[in-house]
Amino acid sequence: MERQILHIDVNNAFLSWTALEKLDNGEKIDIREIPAVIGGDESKRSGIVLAKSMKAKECGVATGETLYQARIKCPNLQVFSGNFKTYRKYSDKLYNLLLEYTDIIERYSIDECFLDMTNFLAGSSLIKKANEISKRVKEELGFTVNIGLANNKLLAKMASDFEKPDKIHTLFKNEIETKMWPLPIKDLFMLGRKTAPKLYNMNIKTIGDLAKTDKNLLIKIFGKYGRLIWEYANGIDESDVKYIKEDPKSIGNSVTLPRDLRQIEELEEVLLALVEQVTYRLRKTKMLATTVNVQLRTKDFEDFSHQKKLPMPTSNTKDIYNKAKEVLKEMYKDKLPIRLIGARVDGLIKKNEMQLSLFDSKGDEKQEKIDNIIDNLNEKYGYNSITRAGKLNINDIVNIKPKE
DNA sequence: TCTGGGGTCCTAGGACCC
DNA sequence: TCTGGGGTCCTAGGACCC
Repeated sequence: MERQILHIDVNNAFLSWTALEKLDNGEKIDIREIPAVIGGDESKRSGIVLAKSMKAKECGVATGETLYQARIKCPNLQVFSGNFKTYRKYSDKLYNLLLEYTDIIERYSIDECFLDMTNFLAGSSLIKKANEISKRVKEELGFTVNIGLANNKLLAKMASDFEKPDKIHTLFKNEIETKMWPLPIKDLFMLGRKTAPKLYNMNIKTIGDLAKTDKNLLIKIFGKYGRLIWEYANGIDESDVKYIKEDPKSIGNSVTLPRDLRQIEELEEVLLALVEQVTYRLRKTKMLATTVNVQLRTKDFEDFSHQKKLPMPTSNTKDIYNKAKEVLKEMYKDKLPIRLIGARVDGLIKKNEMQLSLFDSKGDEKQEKIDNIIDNLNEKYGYNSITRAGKLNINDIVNIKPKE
């Protein structure tokens, strides 16, 4: 029996949801109806387009470009800032509505879900369900979605990406040739800006061209990835809808600095603030890190990262910060002006699965207690209510707030 | 007032062991 | 005129996604 999969994609999610929040707060203008974008903050050197209204799209404004470029294309563009809490709220509303249709929902991102409807059709058809969901989301939640219908996740996702907004598309096996193969290769999921030109040079220009290319040749050139894009071009995808939330594999926090830094002491202060956020989130998940990773971006946008194993798995701020400092010191030798710094913990394991070690020291327990006290104070009184001595003047450099 | 931040997965090379 | 080979761990970098 063929699986019955839906992919639900919120149209211009960040902008639509911000529009609803504004209307809810009594504002008269619906920013979905004017040339508008949700953007970063140019004064913080993060001025890019995160979402755009249809009117802005008509001017040629693209997600990811700078607000500066967007304004050139669209001189009367209005820029608004978004809010993660708002996004979370509407994302949850959508999820709860979808739960009325099936338990098997994968929250692929904050604004996308896969639904496995195979055992939940009860005599109805997939298209009927899709129509009902679309209508209910619009009427009950106030925003629109695109829905893709297919027999696997890949095709459902490709289908939801066809004409927008507020549309339902099917992409069944017998439609692949007419609906998907004529599209340019860059439209294929997982085929990005680096691979498209390489295929172009091989005279592979459409998804159909890729589908008809010799699979073994692609594997020879691109390895596993070659197999993947060949299978996707042919509409092959056996992956399941992952409806059980998995443990994270890494947790990170990075920040673009308001000005380039070249003093390691300044970088260390920012690093401490980042590590505090990261380890706080790590402790919330009841996991321990085995590796610490530090990322830097120079003013010329050159990225590099270094990592080191911890002597034993931990979630202590102090241990992880000390390791991060060690990594930073080793990697930051040529004093290039630094635009961005990030800290990430990797190789996470469940805390209760860690073997008890002879090396577990009293020091660890002590650090754990300190972290717990600080976590509790932070939750009660807000971030930065208490801070370690080293961080006292980093707020002059950057103010790092938790995401949620 | 150009260019975010959070992730996952894969590859390739070196170290090290048997 | 030789100089294995397999396996695992670790690290750096890169590709992709939203």
